[in-house]
Amino acid sequence: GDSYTIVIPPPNVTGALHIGHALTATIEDTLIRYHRMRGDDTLWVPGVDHASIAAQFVLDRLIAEEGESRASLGRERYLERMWKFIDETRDVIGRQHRRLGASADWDRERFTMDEGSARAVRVAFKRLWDAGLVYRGEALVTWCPRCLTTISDLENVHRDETGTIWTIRYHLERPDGTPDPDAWVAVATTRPETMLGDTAVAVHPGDERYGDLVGRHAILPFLGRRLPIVADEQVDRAFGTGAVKITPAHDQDDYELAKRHGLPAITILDEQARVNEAGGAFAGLDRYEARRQLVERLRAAGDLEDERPHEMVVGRCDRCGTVSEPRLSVQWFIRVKPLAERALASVTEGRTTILPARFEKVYAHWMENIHDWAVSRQLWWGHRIPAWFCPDGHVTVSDLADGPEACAECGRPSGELTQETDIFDTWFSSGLWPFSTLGWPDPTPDYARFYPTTVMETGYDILFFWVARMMMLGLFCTGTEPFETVYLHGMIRAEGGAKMGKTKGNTIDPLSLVEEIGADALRFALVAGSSPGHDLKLTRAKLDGGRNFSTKLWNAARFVLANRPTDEAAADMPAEASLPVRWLRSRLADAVARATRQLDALDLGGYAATVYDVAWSDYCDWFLEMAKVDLRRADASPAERATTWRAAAEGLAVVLRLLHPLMPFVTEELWQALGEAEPHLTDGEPLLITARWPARSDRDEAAEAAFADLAALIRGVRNLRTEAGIPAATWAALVVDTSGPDGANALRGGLRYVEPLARARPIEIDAAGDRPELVAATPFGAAWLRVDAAGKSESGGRRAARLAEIESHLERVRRLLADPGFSGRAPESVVSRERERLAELEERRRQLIAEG
RNA sequence: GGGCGAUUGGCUCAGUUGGUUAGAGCGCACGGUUCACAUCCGUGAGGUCACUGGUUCGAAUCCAGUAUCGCCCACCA
Repeated sequence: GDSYTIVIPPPNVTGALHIGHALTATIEDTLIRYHRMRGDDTLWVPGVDHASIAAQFVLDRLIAEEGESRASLGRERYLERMWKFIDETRDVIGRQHRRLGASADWDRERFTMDEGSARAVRVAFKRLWDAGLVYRGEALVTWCPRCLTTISDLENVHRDETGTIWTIRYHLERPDGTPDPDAWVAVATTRPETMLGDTAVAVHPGDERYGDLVGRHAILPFLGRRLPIVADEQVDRAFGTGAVKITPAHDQDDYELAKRHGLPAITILDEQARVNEAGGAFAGLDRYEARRQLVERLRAAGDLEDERPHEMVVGRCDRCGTVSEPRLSVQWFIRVKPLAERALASVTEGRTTILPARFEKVYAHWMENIHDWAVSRQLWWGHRIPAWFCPDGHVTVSDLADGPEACAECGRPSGELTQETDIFDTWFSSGLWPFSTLGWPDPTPDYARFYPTTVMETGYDILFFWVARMMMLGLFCTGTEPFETVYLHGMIRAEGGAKMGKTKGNTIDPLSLVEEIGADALRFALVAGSSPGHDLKLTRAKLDGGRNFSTKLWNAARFVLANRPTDEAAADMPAEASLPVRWLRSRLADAVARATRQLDALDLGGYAATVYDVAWSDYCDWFLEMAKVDLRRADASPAERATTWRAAAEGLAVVLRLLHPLMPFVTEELWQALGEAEPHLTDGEPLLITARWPARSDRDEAAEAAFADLAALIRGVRNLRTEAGIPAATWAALVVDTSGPDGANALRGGLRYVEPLARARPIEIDAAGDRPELVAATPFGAAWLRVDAAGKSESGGRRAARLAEIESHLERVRRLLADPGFSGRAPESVVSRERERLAELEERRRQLIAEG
């Protein structure tokens, strides 16, 4: 077969499996088990991610309980502590995945901090550097004052919050350099504390209110700094006072404006967002305390013009929730524009497909508006950036494990070089995952065999974080798209539709569900009724449904195994297949075809519905009930009995094969039992996990049609029983007035199945005599029950309702057929189908009226 | 401020390129001690497919607009 490689996000090494992981694993495991059964050369590399910022967050909390901190331990001891911690937690995810049935290649387990990953990181970065796609420079980046590191745009989450907007007076400078108490420019700000770093005031060039101020200076309160008043198109005249204070070191817009006007940037907050020595008297204060004191002092001085609530957008650290801070610092960046262009083309030109397709637009929009990626982090746990500085300021990037031998520019020996202390954003190594786990950059056999991968699957929430990065880095590093298809599943919501979250306390623990209802039931519940990209609510009812289904399978198999005929010799004397047997085979053929098509199209929800229906409705409710007849009736020959049982067992084997990808545990166990009962039933395939996917076979249209008639009769009679209020245990005599000899013949062959299923005995065909009020219209003709209690009650009303229903359908069909537009334009097959329908409806109507 | 998605019986969702009478599970009602299964079996009730208009012989499905809910993106003090 072909190679079939799947990729899922490696979970965080310090974490436990949550329900989202369970969904991811279930989807991919279903696909990979299916392809394994198809004979494809499958690969699923399992593993964990070092998750630098998340792991540090966890460890920091842990060591805090021990009275330690990052600062008290220092880098080296902190990292030792981390490795020790990791050793305790790194196997957890794997064990939990196995309990879910994840059939990954466990002997290939990887970690984003292992040597293979480390090497891939170095090589990838060096190649980016050599290609001119890496630069290091000062920029205003987003900083978390609690995590004490830069965070990317994606990790800085924006929320609407109500804050305050203050209007402050900056007095204008008089010729003698002192502030004019009677002349000022008022500026509006939501962050008064940043005024300590103001280096200008800006107005719109066309704003007549301020035209004469441009070129003059205002005096910054408290610090006395001279602030030039500049004109810039960026200023919105309608907002606030139309004049804006400029704090280049603490605001993105101001930073851009300052660059245009050559204004200095003054950093006034330290890494923990406390006012630094540039803040004069306010130095040492926390940003919010400084804000409070500044506002009070402005108010006291009469320079606070206004103060009002204000709806605004606040950025917070995705990890810890702290309000992030724009911070001027030196960082490493990756120039992603050229990478993004390629990654976009891969999708727009169809080399990689995203499911559902609408996410291709989301992906495209992001790729088209992408900013350079700040990849350096001021953290310790992660891959240290492989860049070395020499005393002369030269930078050497090396992909060697031990670093460069000498400065690339001046040749100073390695001993005089010092390595960059920053580490990489976790997503840099994650972005290499599809190929770093296959031996890249070496041309290993695995790489040749399994790369590019087939299906990458994850939640849509990390489309940008991870998928986009893998696309960009994969194309750059390997020259090819890392995967053919990106399957994005939805988020799992709590019962009421709320988002799940640890803080909300409404998380579902997949392992306790496995404990309670079994992995198969959980897997079924996760996949049934789902479609890519759509959030799904995991309700108790759905979980119970999964549990009931696996119980049902178990019981069906128990029945089959327990009813094996004891007469061994009979097995060699095959009898002619009965109608139920032929019908079952046809239904299974249909299910195989549909399940195959659905799995090939990654329609997991459709596949789950297909196997559920064929197993429960077709196999259990209809086939097994009829099989009981032939297994138990006294006049059946041993050969007939053996044939029926064989069909039941073979049918079960097909059901097990079909269901195995989704429900591996139950099906595997039943497969073993089936193999023990009769080895050839399992085709000499000792393990279902490596057994073949069922082969396609032909439908038996005749059997399906004949069976449908029989089933309609059975349903009709059951209906009569209910309407007539005949107790379920009571046998009732049935009369069927067949319309012709063909109908009678067709019916005779099926009578023995009708008896127990409709609990009708005896059954007379074409018996003359009175018809009761209560009659069922069946494909064979009118049918009624002979029972003392039959008839009466609401039957008349029921019949009238049914007649009305038929009339309304007739009306529609007649109108359709009478319309020349329809018969003229609609395809012949559609027209003829309507004609048949008309005839059928008229016949049913005739029957019903005849009994009136 | 942009963009996207959802809206189908009480609930959770299916519904393939427009074409039989819109399906399933749960819930509900009624009936069941049928020897695989009450985690089950049978029967049934329940839907103007959010709304308005359009295209078409024909619309849950395509188009336009509206409403409600949700999500994503976005540097406005």
